[in-house]
Amino acid sequence: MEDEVRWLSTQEQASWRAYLRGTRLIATALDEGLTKHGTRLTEYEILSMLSEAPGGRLRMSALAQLVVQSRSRLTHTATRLERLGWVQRHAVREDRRGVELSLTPQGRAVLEELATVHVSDVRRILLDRLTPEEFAALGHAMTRVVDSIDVTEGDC
Amino acid sequence: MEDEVRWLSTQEQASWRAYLRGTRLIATALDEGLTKHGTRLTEYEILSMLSEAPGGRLRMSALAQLVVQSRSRLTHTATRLERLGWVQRHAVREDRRGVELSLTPQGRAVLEELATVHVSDVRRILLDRLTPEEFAALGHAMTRVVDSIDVTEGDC
DNA sequence: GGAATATGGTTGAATAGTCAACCGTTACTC
DNA sequence: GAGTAACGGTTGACTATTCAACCATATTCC
Repeated sequence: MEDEVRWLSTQEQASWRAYLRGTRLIATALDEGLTKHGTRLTEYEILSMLSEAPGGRLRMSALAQLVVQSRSRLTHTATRLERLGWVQRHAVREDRRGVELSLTPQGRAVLEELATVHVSDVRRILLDRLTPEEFAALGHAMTRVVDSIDVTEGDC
Repeated sequence: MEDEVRWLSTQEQASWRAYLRGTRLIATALDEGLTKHGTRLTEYEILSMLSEAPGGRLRMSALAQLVVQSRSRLTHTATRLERLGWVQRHAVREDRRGVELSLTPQGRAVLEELATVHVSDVRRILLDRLTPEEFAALGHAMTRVVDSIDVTEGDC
């Protein structure tokens, strides 16, 4: 029942602004890089997660959580990728409600192509603009946030 | 003509992953907070920029750059906000191509409401999960990226 | 073992965003 | 000062995302 608002200090405000604008700039730039090659970042992430999954497959809902998309959104995107011939749906033996997604050979090939483009974009847009220490600090802070949120989500 | 790809180290990879997932989680959570009150983060940012602009007005293209949206997208969003009665378009005297946007009194009132919600969300989702030092480091890194990108953009 | 509830995924309509073409205005250039 | 290029913003068609309702299967609990 708190109704006093604790506003941000000038410092905090500046950091928050930089965060907001920075993440947008980075997302836009990376997306642009991939769009030239016929994908977007959100799709790339899906392909990438699939390629690293044990067995090369992931349940729809697990994948949705990994890439932070709604199940509905993933359904639509998966359909799109399936039409492109990059991924494939499979029924799950143990749970007949379930669906698993995997890369097709073609999908894997596309991903390998894209990966080289994408990695160099990530370097150019983010890593090369920071010292190793600065980037490590960024990674550290974001890791803390992610871990903390993941825990909190659990007990809703 | 470089064609050897410098992949990310394990450390770098981990940081990058955390960044990607973290930014998504944060964006989703903040958006959810505002959605309950009838807006989304991208709209909120527009209102917020307008409220702080000298004279309470901004040119469409300047605003688009500030919030990192395409001019087209801003046109659509502005139309929506205008229909809600939150913002207003004005012709620009000196440049008859130009359009300026400003908050209506109602828009200002809505923003003040939303701001309290939003600030406490930002604290809950981000600030409270980090030490002041960690958050400062995050802000520092993002500031460096933003500044660096802003410079680069200039000479395209 | 059968009703109630929860989970996993899909659907389709409504909303938001992208993309390329466009129009009016302003700025160069010769 | 006429022609051309650049700028600022909008438009409309297309694509992507959200949202709420839904179906089928699993799980819980009495």
